[in-house]
Amino acid sequence: MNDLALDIKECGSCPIRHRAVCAKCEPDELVLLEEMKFYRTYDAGQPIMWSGDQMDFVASVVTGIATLTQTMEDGRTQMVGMLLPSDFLGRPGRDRAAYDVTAVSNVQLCCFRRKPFEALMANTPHIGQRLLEMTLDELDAAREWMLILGRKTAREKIASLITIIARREAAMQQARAIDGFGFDLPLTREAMADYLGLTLETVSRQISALKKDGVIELQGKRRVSIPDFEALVLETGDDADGGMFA
Amino acid sequence: MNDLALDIKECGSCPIRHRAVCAKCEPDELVLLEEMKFYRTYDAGQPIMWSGDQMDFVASVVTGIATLTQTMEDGRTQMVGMLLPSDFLGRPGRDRAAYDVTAVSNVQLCCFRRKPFEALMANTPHIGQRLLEMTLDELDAAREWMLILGRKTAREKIASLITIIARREAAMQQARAIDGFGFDLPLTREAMADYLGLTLETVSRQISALKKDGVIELQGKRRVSIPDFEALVLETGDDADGGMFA
DNA sequence: CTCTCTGGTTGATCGAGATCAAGGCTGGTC
DNA sequence: GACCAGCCTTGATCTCGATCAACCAGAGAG
Repeated sequence: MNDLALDIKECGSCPIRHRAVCAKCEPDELVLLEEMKFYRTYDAGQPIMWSGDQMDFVASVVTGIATLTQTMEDGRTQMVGMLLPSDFLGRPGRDRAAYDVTAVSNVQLCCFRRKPFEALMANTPHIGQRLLEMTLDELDAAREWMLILGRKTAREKIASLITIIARREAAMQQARAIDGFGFDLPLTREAMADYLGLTLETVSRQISALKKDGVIELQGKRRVSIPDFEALVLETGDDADGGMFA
Repeated sequence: MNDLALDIKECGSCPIRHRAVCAKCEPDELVLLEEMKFYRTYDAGQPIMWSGDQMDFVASVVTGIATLTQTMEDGRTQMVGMLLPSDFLGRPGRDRAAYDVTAVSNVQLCCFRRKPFEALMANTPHIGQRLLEMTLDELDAAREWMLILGRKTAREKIASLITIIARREAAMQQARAIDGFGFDLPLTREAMADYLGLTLETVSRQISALKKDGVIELQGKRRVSIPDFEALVLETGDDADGGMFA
């Protein structure tokens, strides 16, 4: 989060990222962005687009959470990305969606028609630079995720996911310490299973096990708090610094 | 592979990617690149760098294959990337390696000192644009890989890996058809296991099984040929278009 | 209030792949 | 030649997580 293009920044009644472009944009670029933007909203659970769909816009997430998933012929699915506020959706230069995109919570997108956006990008280098930064962060996250998928046990996977969510949540709420910190899991058990390459039964069992062992505390099904963050990180199998969600 | 920055292009005695920058660079940028470049070579099996190492250069692979791997405390490892000729190593703006990098075959790198390279990038937008393209391709490959790691059976994983290698090899050799096409596996059984999140025993068994079932043919331990590419793709569980290795 | 639907939990069983273990093949060195 | 070290294969057994199945809890809707 800084003052470069495509970051969210509160700006009057329009709390969307492209406003932040203003800081470095020439006035006429700002006008272009204003002219080409439009909003779309999706309810929780709604599909946003399917893999292979024509995509005439790129977008930035204003509020809510969306997931990218891949599906095999026989229905097996794997989540391959999570879009949080300020994340970018769509690949400049590609007109087809590569993944299924689904709104997990209510989602608002700030959309830009693709062609004009690409044109603007071509002569506004800092937009591309910012996009490169974001993409490199996503790549790092994907690689952390690959270690989780390929080599961790079910218990370690759950611990890793909760750690990632806790870190993110704590950062968003500017919590001082994570110990004792409470938050809601944004994902259903099934979505967690899709994230981790498990079944929802195994997810449920491992969450119960972590609760029984005192590593996490549960209020209801979704609300989690972490009595001792260090103990949770230990369960991930990582060495102290652990997984990120860049 | 096109004429943009950072692609390999044969250019006299210097077959390295940055030569291709010339096509779009101003002469003085070319001079800068020439001045800051140097080469390094690594023997097969040699470590190129360890996660956390200080990295004072970025580099482009000239020849050979290198892998990026992550290692857990207890020694479990997961391959998270493969670098082929023309691929880029290092993240502009970061001075620490994020992964263990290992030469799988003999590797030659064309290196640029990081600081001057970053400076050059800042006022040569098409280098950043090209880097963005390459990073997006890597991200797509990583996501394909996540589906393999999370949801595929051992047999499907092996079939997917062989498919990826066959496609790449066929493209490099400009083969007309992949049916009947022969090539060498560049990886040991252990490296394949690290790639796929399996053990080397399982890799060996599944390769034997695919051979017994006539999906692949083996001459020796490394040389593979594919009698019917369609049959192999069927084994991957993908729908026809399948995995890529961008 | 009950009915029903969605999301979650828990139990019993099964099987794919890990683990442990014993060779085999090939290329190098003395 | 004999020896050795890497890399690979194959077998026996075990275990973790998938699968199949039953049940539970809360939130609407009627």
